[in-house]
Amino acid sequence: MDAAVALERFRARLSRDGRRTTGQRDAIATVFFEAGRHLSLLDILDLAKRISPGVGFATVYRTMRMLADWGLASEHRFDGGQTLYEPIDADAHHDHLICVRCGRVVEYEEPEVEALQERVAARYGMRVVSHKHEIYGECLAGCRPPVGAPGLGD
Amino acid sequence: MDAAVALERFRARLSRDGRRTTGQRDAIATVFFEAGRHLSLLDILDLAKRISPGVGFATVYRTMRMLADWGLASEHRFDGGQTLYEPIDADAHHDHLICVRCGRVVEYEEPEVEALQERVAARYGMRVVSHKHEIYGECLAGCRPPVGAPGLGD
DNA sequence: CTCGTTGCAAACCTTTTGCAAGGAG
DNA sequence: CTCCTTGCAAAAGGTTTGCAACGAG
Repeated sequence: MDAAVALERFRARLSRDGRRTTGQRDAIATVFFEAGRHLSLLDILDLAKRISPGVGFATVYRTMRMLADWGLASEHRFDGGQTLYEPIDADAHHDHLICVRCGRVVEYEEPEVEALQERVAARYGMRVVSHKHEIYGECLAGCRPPVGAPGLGD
Repeated sequence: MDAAVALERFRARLSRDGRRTTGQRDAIATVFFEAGRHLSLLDILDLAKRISPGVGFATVYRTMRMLADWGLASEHRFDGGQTLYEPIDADAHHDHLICVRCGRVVEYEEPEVEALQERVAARYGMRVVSHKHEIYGECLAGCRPPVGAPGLGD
């Protein structure tokens, strides 16, 4: 739904910058904006291949880098291996709760934290550019260790 | 100062676990506990070599891993390359303010954040194991890009 | 046609690990 | 002596990049 909007924004920016719209980029941006969860480069590669079989890893890498640079995607490196990507919602900033057992990621908004950090930064003579608040914990219910491939919305 | 205490704690744990006290481990733990700033494995290797020239990277790696497992060191992966290590002060938990320009790391304590996150986690049915609150910003004064400054690069 | 884009494979960087020689207990 | 440790070098695991062929405009 506003995956479509995001995709359009991406295309617009491409042409505005004199860069080209290609099947690969469309495929990558599409699966990314429609996924509804945090994706690694390999996740995205997998999904994109279903639409555009020939896509290569490097293209996914470069496209996601571009999306991140343009403020359309954010990169997260939670504890553990790879970088995960997530569409940026211009309206609301959110942070993450990560289960250390099953890896589930839950998003939450907490305005108080945002306010608090402004005060902390000011106290140390700094201007806030961004922040990261990650709470690592354990699901009290419904926690199951990571089994096979991360369950995609398929 | 209580670098000595920490070192002793480390030695005690070693013998308690039937592991051996060696010159390398002492050198590594010593420079680490005395540094007073965040160190990368290479920083530690460098410093340790001044005391015990033959130390190898693998030993630093394994020793720091051990310290982290034993709760004597914490590992941080701020935005950018390598993992940085810092002694854990059992008394107080703190978080970090990181300058995106010069890489300076300032520590701060903010009890309110701690309290807040318990509430957030509970709201989503999770029990907090640990957390990370990193504020990225820009120094308003005294900020100089990383030049020959020891240690912190980007 | 032109010049941005792509896939492949190699380069990189940091973190891990296998192994035979070395050393603490 | 016995095993834990060590340093070396190679393996891993992920991210970046060089390059010649490709293809959008």
